[in-house]
Amino acid sequence: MESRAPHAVAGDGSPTRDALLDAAEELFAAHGYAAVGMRELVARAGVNLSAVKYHFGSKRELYLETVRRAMQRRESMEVWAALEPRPSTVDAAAKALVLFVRGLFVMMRARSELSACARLMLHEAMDPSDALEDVVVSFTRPNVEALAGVIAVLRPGADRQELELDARSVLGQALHYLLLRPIVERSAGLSLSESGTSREIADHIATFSLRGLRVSEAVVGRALAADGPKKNPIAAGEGAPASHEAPMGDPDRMEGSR
Amino acid sequence: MESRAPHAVAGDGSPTRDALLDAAEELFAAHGYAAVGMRELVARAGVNLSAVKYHFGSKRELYLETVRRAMQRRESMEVWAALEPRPSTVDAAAKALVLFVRGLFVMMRARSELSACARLMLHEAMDPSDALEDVVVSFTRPNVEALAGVIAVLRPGADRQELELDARSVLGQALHYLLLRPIVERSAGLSLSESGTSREIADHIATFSLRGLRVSEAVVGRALAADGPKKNPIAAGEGAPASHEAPMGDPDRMEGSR
DNA sequence: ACCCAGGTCAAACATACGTTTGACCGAGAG
DNA sequence: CTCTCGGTCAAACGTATGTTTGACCTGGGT
Repeated sequence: MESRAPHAVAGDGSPTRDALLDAAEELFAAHGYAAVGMRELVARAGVNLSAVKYHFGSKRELYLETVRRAMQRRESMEVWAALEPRPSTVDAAAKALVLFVRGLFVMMRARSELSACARLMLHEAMDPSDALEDVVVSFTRPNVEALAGVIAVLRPGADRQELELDARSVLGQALHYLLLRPIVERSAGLSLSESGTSREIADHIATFSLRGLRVSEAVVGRALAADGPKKNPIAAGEGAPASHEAPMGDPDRMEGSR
Repeated sequence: MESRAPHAVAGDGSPTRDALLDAAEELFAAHGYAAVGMRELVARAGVNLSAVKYHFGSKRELYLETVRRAMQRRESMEVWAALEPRPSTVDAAAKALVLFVRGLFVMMRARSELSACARLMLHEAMDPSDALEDVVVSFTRPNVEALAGVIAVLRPGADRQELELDARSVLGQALHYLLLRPIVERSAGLSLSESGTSREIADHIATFSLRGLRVSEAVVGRALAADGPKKNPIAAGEGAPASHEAPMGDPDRMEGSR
């Protein structure tokens, strides 16, 4: 009667199922669970209304599976790769932090999966449900732990809790732009889709954070000069207007355009 | 026919109207516009369903008026008073920033109006509507401008945009805890309702931010010792366990010694 | 006395919701 | 061919939504 459907099968299933999940991710992330109607959802997915019952059983389980899938995609997002091989020197760690923050803003500029993950996470945070656990264990926690790992190199004496607070301070600054984007853009004159602006913001967050972590100015300067040849790194000079289109340099290639 | 109702009359109206607005603020802030049903709302308010039509005209206009009222209450919230009389010395500015951040966490610990404002703001940011403008002009903008004014004292050479980014870096850290509270609490072991914990977090954000603003360590130390007699300011010493119930000094005078 | 505006109430309104049903189609097995 | 099974489809299900209606009560004005 009801456990006949393939429900939460792991492997990628039919195209119908995937279309459903894609549309669900897009809409749930944009407007939240309650604000999305199934008819609108299946219309966007291009499938029949009954498909959701067949493949998932109910709207709620579609949502849960959507969140699960989105959160698990974290591991394949290139941004976190900048933190992955835990750096050994202070210089490397500072550089990793800079690249990480820049990567966040590159992804957010591209309206990518990161936005969907973050928005799903936020909706869950504001109105928690069964999906919260998934969000925490497979998204939030790994992120702050990875970042804390890098920060640990920068602050040798700190204990776990202190590192966690540091990591959250860095993430909080970036999250602020990611989640409150419409407000920030309307409030300030900024437009986060311009590469120059988002780059400036990213670098501001990076330097602000490195200083907050008591990293020496020399290291900060070196870390900011990571990708360009040398280019006066510090001081509020307007960043190069439109020359660099791929702000991430070394760690792995960041070309995720799709 | 429809503009007969008193709609958006300014002065405080009937108790019915106020009960409606109170319940609306609570529910809309908690679950968002779409997730709240009128019947649930009027039940919580203890009034008849038709009252919303009579006093506001529709659910949408009830919501708009709710947001407007919540955002305008900003001026009467004591937290921002810590920033109001723009300090003249670096020490006073640093102290103001510390007290401000601490005040934020005190309010958030009390589940106060601040949470409602912030949550309404966030819902608007994630799914913008006509109310976004109100949120920006009467809440977001004044806040970052007030904070930027204080920061301007700490960073004499900075231009407007730089000050704005600094202000957002500070606010972003605090917002992160306010908005993602359920996630943070489940992810870390923290409990933000404990005064000791929230005080530690607030002080961490304050010091992190002051260092991010290149404030000298001496000033940082002095600013953190604002309310207590002197008490080893830095180094994560356990804050006073349960002695201070009102971490904010008097609104005008920020020398909190009492 | 009458009237009328301010305000509340239960009931009905039309629509939209999530869910369910039963028919239908194509392909593989016997 | 027949039978079954994975999968899709339009239509209907019952309920919950936001909104509207018209009766009703109350208190002052004249």
